[in-house]
Amino acid sequence: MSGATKDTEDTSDCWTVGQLAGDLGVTTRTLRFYEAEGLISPGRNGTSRVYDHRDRARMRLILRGKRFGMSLPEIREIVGMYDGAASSERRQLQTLLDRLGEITLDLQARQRDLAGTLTEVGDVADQCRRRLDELD
Amino acid sequence: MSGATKDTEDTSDCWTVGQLAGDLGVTTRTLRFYEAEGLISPGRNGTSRVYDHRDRARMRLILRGKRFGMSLPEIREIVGMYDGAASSERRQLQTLLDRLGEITLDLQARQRDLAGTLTEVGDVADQCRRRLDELD
DNA sequence: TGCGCGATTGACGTTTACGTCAACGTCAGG
DNA sequence: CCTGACGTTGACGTAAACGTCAATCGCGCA
Repeated sequence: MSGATKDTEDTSDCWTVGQLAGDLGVTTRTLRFYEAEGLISPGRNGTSRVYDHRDRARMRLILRGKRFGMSLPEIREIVGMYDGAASSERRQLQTLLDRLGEITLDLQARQRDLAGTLTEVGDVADQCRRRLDELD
Repeated sequence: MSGATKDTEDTSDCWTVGQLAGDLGVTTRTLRFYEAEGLISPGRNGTSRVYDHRDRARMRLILRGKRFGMSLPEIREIVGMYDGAASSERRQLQTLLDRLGEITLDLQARQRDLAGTLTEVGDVADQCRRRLDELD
């Protein structure tokens, strides 16, 4: 009797569409759509989709991309790289490395953008507080 | 003869749709669409739109919101606040201040999100480099 | 054995954020 | 005076990212 509930083998390290959708806060339609778009490729048990830890991690990557405002094609490129990272072809690894450098630069630019926005928002908040003080 | 070209009064501190669109890298359709959606309200010279520095700054705010993946309604709320910051009603200022706090929290969460992604991307890049080293 | 739950695949609808096109005004230059 | 560049307002089209609905299937169970 381990600590984890063990009803079916499903609960241990695999998920159905409904389970994973519920966990991630998306709908089953979304998961199927992403599969049709080539973003994930879960296994099958008969005709039913079976998602493992790798699929789950991939989905978290995808959702983070969405939070960053990326389009699905852009996201597909990024997550595809995690697969290519295990490659053994020098050319492919070098291309991937170059692309990762570009992505890093983009992310750093976003960081600066965010930082600037934060100070701006802080400035507006300061203005608000000053005006509130003046109203005494 | 001042240093600045002074063909019409237009060049000094105002812009037409076409000029501003060109400067900002969007289309005139986009500017008109944003106006119809209540995101900007440029002045008029006859029937023609006239954008001043305030409109320009507003547009940069809007475009930054887009880069952050915000929807136009969300952006409208944010940029609307910059107007409300000059308010003199205590209630309104307080509401605005509260909302700014929420926005700050959201932006900070995004910062952490971004930082995590950057280290992850760095890790994948390291893996690539190691594999490239092994190929000697 | 029949019920309900959750899964499947189409097919079509919807929203957002514009693009595109039509029809028209206006103003400077040749 | 005519042309061309740029402006205007609708109206309609479109791509992305799903939502929704229908018809069907397999599975556990009272």
